[in-house]
Amino acid sequence: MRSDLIAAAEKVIAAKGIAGLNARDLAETVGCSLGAIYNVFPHLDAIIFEVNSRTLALFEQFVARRAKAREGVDPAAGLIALAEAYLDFAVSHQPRWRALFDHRVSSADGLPDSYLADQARLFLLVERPLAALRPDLEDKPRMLMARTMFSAVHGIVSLSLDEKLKSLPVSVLGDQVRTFVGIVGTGLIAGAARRR
Amino acid sequence: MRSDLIAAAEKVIAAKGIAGLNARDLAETVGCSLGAIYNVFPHLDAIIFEVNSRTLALFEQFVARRAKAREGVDPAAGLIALAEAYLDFAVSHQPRWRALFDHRVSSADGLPDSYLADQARLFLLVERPLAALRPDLEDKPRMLMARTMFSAVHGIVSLSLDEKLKSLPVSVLGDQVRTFVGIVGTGLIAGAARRR
DNA sequence: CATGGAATTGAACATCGTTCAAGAAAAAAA
DNA sequence: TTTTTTTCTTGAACGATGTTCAATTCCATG
Repeated sequence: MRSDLIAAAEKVIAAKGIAGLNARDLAETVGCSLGAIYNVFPHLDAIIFEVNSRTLALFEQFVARRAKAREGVDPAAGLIALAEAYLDFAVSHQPRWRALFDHRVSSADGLPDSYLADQARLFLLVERPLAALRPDLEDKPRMLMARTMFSAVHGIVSLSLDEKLKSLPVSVLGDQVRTFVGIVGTGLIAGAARRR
Repeated sequence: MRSDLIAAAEKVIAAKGIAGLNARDLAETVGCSLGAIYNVFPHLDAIIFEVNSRTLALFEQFVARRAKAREGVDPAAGLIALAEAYLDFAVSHQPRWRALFDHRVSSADGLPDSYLADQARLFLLVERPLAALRPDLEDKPRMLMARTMFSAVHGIVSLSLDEKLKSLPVSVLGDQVRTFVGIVGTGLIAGAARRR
């Protein structure tokens, strides 16, 4: 039941995003009553959260595979590859990727711990090449910087795929991401050198 | 009438964000009938758009003032100041700033031209210091890079102020923004030097 | 078979944005 | 002024939505 609901919701979100999700249709495709949903979940948001967790897992797997392929290579190139992976995933899973950020957290209860743990693991992927570029950074500033770099790439991809800015062809967007992360890498190296 | 509606909507959005906006309350505070709204606007989204335009104007004014203050100084510092301005505005006008990006454009009709023009003017503020750092860049790549840098800073601020990431104190966030944009500046300079 | 508790149901509720037939107001014509 | 035509305004009503809960069904236990 529970897993049926999540699966059905996942299919809808993957196809049409959060806006396409709706309790009555969900009940029908799963073949249960409307009220039954609320025996399993406190509200629809909980289902969305479940789907988002799965998306995050997919994403992590996707990015980690690329990171593994680049293991040991030039860390600056590794950063670029990570950013590219982010873009590729976002483009090829747009609706469900958007759902990750469209879904406003009810400020009552914060994010589940598992969610935060997933995030931390993602940031770790950024931290590794970052540590190679900037061995002088302590743990905490390195973690913060990884998070900041993640957010920056997110912003570039996110604003572009929303229609909030005049939309760019994906190829141009890719060039921008690569160039920009390259610049950040150069800046990081220069900063480390200056510190030496 | 029209301006009353916009003013009332602006007050609501500035206080409680888009989620607080609602046709019936709006009609009551303006003192008109529910249907009257739809004599003036085709739908509520149009009012939101109007408020967002005003927010964009406020924002531009805010950022431009800071940019003017930094005129002629070290362009790398100028970039940092712009990013700081972005953060300051977002923090001090959170709900209405969020409304800018929460409001999903109905894919039917794209953004109004005026909106795009406002954006272009914003990016110009970034382009100026960028041009000083990278005189080698042609117009088009410079414009693209300005847009990319804007998006990056947006991402850092946006993800932080959403509750989607474990939230940081604003002071730490400010440090991150400054450090990060500083790194980008260094990277830009190094790139320009290498090209010379 | 009877009985008590648990699980399930779907009609009903509250709240949205939006519409539109009916009425009011204004303008034009007589 | 009175009548007719046009325009504008209105708020009840519609359709969707998430969520609830009294009534019903189900099932394990005595």
